[in-house]
Amino acid sequence: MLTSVDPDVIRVLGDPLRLQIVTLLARETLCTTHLVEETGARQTNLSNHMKVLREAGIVETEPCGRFTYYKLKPEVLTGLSEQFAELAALARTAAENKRACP
Amino acid sequence: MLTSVDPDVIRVLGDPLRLQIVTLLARETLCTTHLVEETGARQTNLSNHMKVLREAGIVETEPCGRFTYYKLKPEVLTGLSEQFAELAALARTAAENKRACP
DNA sequence: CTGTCACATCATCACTCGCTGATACCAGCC
DNA sequence: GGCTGGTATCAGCGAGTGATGATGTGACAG
Repeated sequence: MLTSVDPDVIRVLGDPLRLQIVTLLARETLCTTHLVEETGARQTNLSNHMKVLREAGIVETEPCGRFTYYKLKPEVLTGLSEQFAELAALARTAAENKRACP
Repeated sequence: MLTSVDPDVIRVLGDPLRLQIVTLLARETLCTTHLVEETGARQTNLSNHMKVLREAGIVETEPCGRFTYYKLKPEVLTGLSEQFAELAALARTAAENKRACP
């Protein structure tokens, strides 16, 4: 048991725009054009963020003619959920587990 | 149904040092001195991060003489876990929920 | 083959944000 | 009261990073 959250994934999701993208992709599988409309960001900007999400293993690409569809990898979110649940369980028992003053 | 993760909390946890602090605090309730030893960071630096964590509502302070103990608020982690679980469930059904090419 | 559209990559700018040192504050001990 | 140790606050610096414009690539339509 590691009981620690993957810092890379959290770091990637720390950006508000990327978190918005992930939230959108949780509902629908979208391509870049859709994301540009939804977020209001420039295509270049989005492409950069999608690259970060891709390299972090959070999304998958699926070419469809000239379009590129992005879809979430649910197991990443599931993993995060479990890791946070584990931490929360630990924290609930750690309240009295207080280290002595030095 | 909100089905979106609180951006502020994620943003705060996006910093590697802060995530390490949270992981440490999940096991024990510690004061600044302990955290300095565990992380190797300077006191000033830690104090800054603790302020951020405090303002984000992730930790609580408990004065004990000259020392200040920090403890996690488990409900924050629980909330995160649930939000990610919700997103994961959505994402699992969204694979075929593909918006048409424009 | 040529033009257009969707998307990715690259280089650059600008700005945020984390780290640091100096300093102030507060509680306990002499 | 004066001193010491633990902690918080402040100002400044510098590296990391998000946003932008120009450009490259690949696919479809004509």
